[in-house]
Amino acid sequence: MDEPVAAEQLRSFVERIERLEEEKQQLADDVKDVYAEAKANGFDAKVLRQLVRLRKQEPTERAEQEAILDLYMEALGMRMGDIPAAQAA
Amino acid sequence: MDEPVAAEQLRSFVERIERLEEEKQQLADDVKDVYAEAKANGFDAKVLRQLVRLRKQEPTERAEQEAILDLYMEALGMRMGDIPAAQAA
Amino acid sequence: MDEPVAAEQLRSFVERIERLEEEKQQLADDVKDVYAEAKANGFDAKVLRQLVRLRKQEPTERAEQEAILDLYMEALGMRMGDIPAAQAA
Amino acid sequence: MDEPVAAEQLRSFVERIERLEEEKQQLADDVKDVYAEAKANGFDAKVLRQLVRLRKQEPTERAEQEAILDLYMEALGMRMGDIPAAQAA
DNA sequence: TTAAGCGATAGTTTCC
DNA sequence: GGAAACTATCGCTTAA
Repeated sequence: MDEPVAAEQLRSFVERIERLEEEKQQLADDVKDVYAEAKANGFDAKVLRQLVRLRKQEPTERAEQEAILDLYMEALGMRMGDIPAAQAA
Repeated sequence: MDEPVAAEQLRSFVERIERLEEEKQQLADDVKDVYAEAKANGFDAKVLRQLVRLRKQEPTERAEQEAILDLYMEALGMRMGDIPAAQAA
Repeated sequence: MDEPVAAEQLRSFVERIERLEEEKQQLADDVKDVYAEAKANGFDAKVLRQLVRLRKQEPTERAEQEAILDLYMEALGMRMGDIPAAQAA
Repeated sequence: MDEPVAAEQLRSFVERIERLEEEKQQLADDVKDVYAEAKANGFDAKVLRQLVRLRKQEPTERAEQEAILDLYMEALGMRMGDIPAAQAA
C-alpha cells in the first residue's frame, strides 16, 4: 500500500506545474504590456513582433537556411555533383 | 554521370510533395468551412471538435484514460461533483 | 530632432521583450522537465496534462460543455456506455 | 419540436468533417510515402523537408521579411527619419 | 523497441 | 465577427 506516497508526489508535481505556468502567464502578460507601451509611444506593435521574430531567427535558422540554400542550388543542378549524397559509396 | 537524373528525380519528388500538400491545405480549408457553417447553424464549434475527437478515439483507449484521470483526481481529493455525469442523483 | 530618442526607445522595447521571452522559454522548459520527472515516477504525462487543464477550467464552464456534448451525443445516438462515469449500474 | 432536424444536420456536419479529415490523412500518408521513396533513392529526407519549407516560405514570408529588413534598418537609425511611424504629424 | 527531440498541426485567444 | 498570433498537443523521425 504505497498510494499515499504517490498521491503526495502527484500533488507535488501538479503544484509545481501550476506554479510554473502561473509565472509563465505572468511573463506573457508582461510581454503584452511592453507591446502596449511601445504602441503608446508610436511604434507599430505588429512590426515590432516581426522584428523580434526576425532577430530570433537569425542565430538559429539563418545558418540553417544558409546550408539549405547550398542544397537548393545543388538540387537545381547549379553546382557540381553528388546530389543523392548517400549513393552506395 | 548520373547527376542530371538525380536532379530530375529531386525535382519530381519536390513537386509531388508540393502538390500533395496543396491538396491537403485545400482539405484543411474545407474542414474549417464546415465548422463555420455548423456554427452558423447554431452548433458549438468547440464542442463539435471535441465530439469528432471522441469519435476518432478508440472507446477502449478513452475509457482507460478516463480511469486514470479518476485515480489522479481521487488522489488529489477532487471528487466532489466536478464531473457532472458522476453525480449519483 | 527626436529620432535618436525613438531609436533608443525601440532598442529598449526590443530588449525588454527579448529578455522576458527568454525567461518565458526557461519556464516552459522547466514545465517540460517536471512532466518528464513525473513520467519517470510512473505517472501518465498525458493524463497529467489533462488534469492540470481541468483544474484550470472553471467548473461551470466545464459542466456546460459537458452538457452540450451530451446533447450532441444523444442526437447522434451515441449513448451506449462510452462514457464510463455515466453507467447507471 | 425541431431537434430531429438538428440531429440530422449535426450528423451531416460530423460526417462531412470526418470524411474530409480522412482524405486529409490519406494525403498526409502519401506525402510520407514520397519522402520514404526519396530516401530510398538516396535523398536526405530531412533536408528535403527543409527545402520544401523554404520554397513555401518564399512567396509569402520572404516579401514580408524583406519589408521588415527595411524597418530593421530604420530601427537602428540607419535610415533617415520617422521611426515612430505613426506620430501625429 | 522504446524513449526523446523535433517538426507540424490544431486549438485557443487576442486584436481589429 | 473575422483574421492573426501564440501556445500546446500530437505524431514522426531518429538514436540508443
